[in-house]
Amino acid sequence: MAVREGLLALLIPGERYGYQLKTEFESATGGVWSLNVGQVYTTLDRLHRDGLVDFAESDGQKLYHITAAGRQELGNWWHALPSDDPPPRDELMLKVLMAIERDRSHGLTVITEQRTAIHRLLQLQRRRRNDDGHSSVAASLVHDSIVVRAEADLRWLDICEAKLLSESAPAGRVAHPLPGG
Amino acid sequence: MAVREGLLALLIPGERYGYQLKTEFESATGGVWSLNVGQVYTTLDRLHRDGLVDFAESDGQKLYHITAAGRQELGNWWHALPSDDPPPRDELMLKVLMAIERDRSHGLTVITEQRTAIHRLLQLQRRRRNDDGHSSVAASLVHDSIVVRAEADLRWLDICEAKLLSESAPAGRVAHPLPGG
DNA sequence: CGACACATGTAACACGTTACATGATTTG
DNA sequence: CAAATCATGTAACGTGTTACATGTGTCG
Repeated sequence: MAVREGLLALLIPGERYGYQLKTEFESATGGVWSLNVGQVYTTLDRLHRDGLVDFAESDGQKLYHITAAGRQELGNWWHALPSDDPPPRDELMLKVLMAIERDRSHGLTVITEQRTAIHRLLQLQRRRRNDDGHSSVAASLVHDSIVVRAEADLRWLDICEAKLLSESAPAGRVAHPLPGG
Repeated sequence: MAVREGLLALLIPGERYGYQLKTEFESATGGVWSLNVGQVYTTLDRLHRDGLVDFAESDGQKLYHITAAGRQELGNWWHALPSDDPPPRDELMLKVLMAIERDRSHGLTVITEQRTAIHRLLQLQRRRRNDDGHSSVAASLVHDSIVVRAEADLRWLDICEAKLLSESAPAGRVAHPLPGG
């Protein structure tokens, strides 16, 4: 549910060819989200099927435009408030949770590995930021998003590790792991 | 590519019925990721098709077990390092970028709305944390993940706003109110 | 008996993604 | 002319998700 609304949004300023949308989508996302042209057309088909876009055809070329229903839908999307029910399916989270489920030490291993990798990725991103002269606002924001997310992941991994370590009885004091603790 | 590997991971301790996997998946994820039973079976079919699991059938009941190839695959997944190429497709990001693309003021509107909503969500989560006695480690970690992610999103939205405001600032004398930017 | 958990599955559909095929027009 | 860009599409496949159908066993 992202490409869909993205294309819809790009039709707000005016009518466009499918091909144009690919280009504009990529430029709007700072050139980091490439889009296969084919996907644009299949997505436009689905949008048309759902009555969210329509087109005027001439000479085999189709000028797409957004419909009233499309504007409605797009508005809903834009103003839709994030919810945590159900919580978003996150891969890193599943990876760690499943590793813990297997056994605590494996959980710690995976946590350490991921943290190291994310840390490297962060440094790479920061170096890239210095090199880059800031091509576009979009590219810059995408960059920020990656960095902020990575930092959050690091923080979460730290929390995981701390909880795992505190849970696995500190020597001498705790006799048994607490159920439901 | 998440449920797939999740089920695979749950087969590490030993053989399981499909039905069991649903239960265990949900408990391993703190009871917040519900899984339709049907999905377990279709996913197991695909895993079997790919040679990652096999099963022994008796009386119409199938005991699944992970294969060598499955262990291999699972190991790859667990130790796979996150990459930013291509950067992950994030909905909030697209929402904001597309809003900005439409026009700056709409971008600011969406940013404000999202921030408010996420802020509320965060407070709700924190209240929930206090109420909850924390049933399981998994549930607790899921909770932390949601909180940390939400905080990251808030931070990113702040950055977006700042950049938008500084960008639309009077030409000629550009100030840089951004820390770390 | 009725409700519920255990156990298995199919059908249909959603979106995302890639590879491939076709042709017109522009440009070096 | 050749290559790149513009423009449109199809086919195939992947995962995720829901609704639905079926049957056994157990417990009150």
